Amino acid sequence: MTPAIDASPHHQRLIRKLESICDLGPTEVRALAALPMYLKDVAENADLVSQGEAPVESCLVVEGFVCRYQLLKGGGRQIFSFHLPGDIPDLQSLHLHVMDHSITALTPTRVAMIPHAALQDLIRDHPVVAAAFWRDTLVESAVYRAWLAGIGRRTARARIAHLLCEVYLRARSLGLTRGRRFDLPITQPELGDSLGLSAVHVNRVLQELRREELITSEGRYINILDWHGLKRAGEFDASYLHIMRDPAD
Amino acid sequence: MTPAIDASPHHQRLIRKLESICDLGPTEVRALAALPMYLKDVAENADLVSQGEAPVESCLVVEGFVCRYQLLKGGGRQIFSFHLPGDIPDLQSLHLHVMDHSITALTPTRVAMIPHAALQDLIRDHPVVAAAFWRDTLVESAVYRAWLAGIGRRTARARIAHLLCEVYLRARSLGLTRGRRFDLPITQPELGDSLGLSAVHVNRVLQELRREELITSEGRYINILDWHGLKRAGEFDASYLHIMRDPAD
DNA sequence: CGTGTTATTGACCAACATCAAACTTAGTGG
DNA sequence: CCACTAAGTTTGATGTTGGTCAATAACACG
Repeated sequence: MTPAIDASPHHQRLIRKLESICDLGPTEVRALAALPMYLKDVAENADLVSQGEAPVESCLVVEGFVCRYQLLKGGGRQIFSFHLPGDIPDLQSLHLHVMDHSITALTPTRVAMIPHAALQDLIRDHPVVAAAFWRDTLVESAVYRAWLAGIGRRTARARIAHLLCEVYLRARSLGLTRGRRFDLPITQPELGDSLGLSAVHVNRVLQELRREELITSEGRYINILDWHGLKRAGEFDASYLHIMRDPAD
Repeated sequence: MTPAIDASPHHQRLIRKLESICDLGPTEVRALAALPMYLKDVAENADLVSQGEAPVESCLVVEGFVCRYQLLKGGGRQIFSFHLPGDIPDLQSLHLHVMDHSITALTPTRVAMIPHAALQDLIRDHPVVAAAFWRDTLVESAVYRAWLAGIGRRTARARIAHLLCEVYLRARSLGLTRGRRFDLPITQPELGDSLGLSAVHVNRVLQELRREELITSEGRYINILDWHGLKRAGEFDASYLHIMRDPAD
């Protein structure tokens, strides 16, 4: 699993992420490790890419927590997805040139910028990598569907429980958890904007989940006390994440 | 635009669809026209593919109206997308082998089944077609995001208006409209299941839109009386559909 | 003609939003 | 190390969008 090739930590992040959703051979790992990229630090609440832009490079999240969102007429905000280290949240700009939404850093974040040209070359020469990237965007679609089902048809309680399960498993597949504990560095207003709820209601439901001893939270960290209970509360079935390899700690 | 090659009507549908979202050269058109497929008729309300299956062929919608949905514990249903002739709603099964949702025919439908192996060959030999398919799945993601923003943050009225705008434009880009009139062969309960609303409320809002003279409806047909008014009501901005070529009737 | 969806209407209700204020926390600069 | 500030969290009171239930009317289809 650990590539024999020496690759920088940010290359490793990308490789680990892709290995969590598909099989890579040594050739592909080598090609990924050779991908040109340069690091960039981004402040909290700064956009990585903004709606309307047509980026010529994509950003790989190396450290931090990132989200995709859109501001609506009328002042509302909808968050569409969260991204962890290893994700390339604007990979799609390779084919959809003008961004129909923005991507922003929810914490101080380090990204690695990869020129589109380099990605195009990589995809042309390595069909397995092309398939991996495509597959990654398809998993993202599956996550959108899960969110749609939640916002459209589930109670606030189920939506929140579902999101906690999802972020926990995704973080775990990347080796970012410690036992049942994981970092969720987002505020309650942000949670609300992702789940179609008000911050006030998010707060009340979180209290309820704590009262029922499904979770505890200490600052930015969530501790899952009752994994099965939380899954039940969120009607959670992990198969949509299509995770192939999960260290399970 | 009209391919010089003689291709069957169902091949033409696929080619027309892909040309609505990207540029194809004569080589690609020829390759698409040679794609092996066989026709299959599907009854109203019959699943084309069901959750849990791992299909080895994908279906191209040739005629009819199809949706992607999931049944939830508790009896609810969420519809994730609608598909028109030219769409391959389960193209994703090429990379996500087990279906995390189902696809069903909302009207009597004719589909053309294409073996995955043939699609894999096509993609391997024709990078432009591979890009087109990937792009198509990315546009689908963009549509999911638009729905998420609607269900999460917009009123019932805006959601319904937005959906009408979306289906109208997609149908128009495929040459399936007559002026401002288009076929929307779905029931109010189905509309509700796609927008996270009850059938009763859908009914009331549709009446409101008719009262305001934004639309009229005759049976399964919707007539847009006031396109700009409808767009305004739905806070609709078409750019997320990434339509490149639109006959505009 | 029945018979089974679909559309429509009305009465009532609940989940969640909104508003406003108090409290907590983290960060900042003197 | 301590005010000071800004942001986030918590609480309570009140409001509203849209859900649920139930009944009737319109259709479509065999």
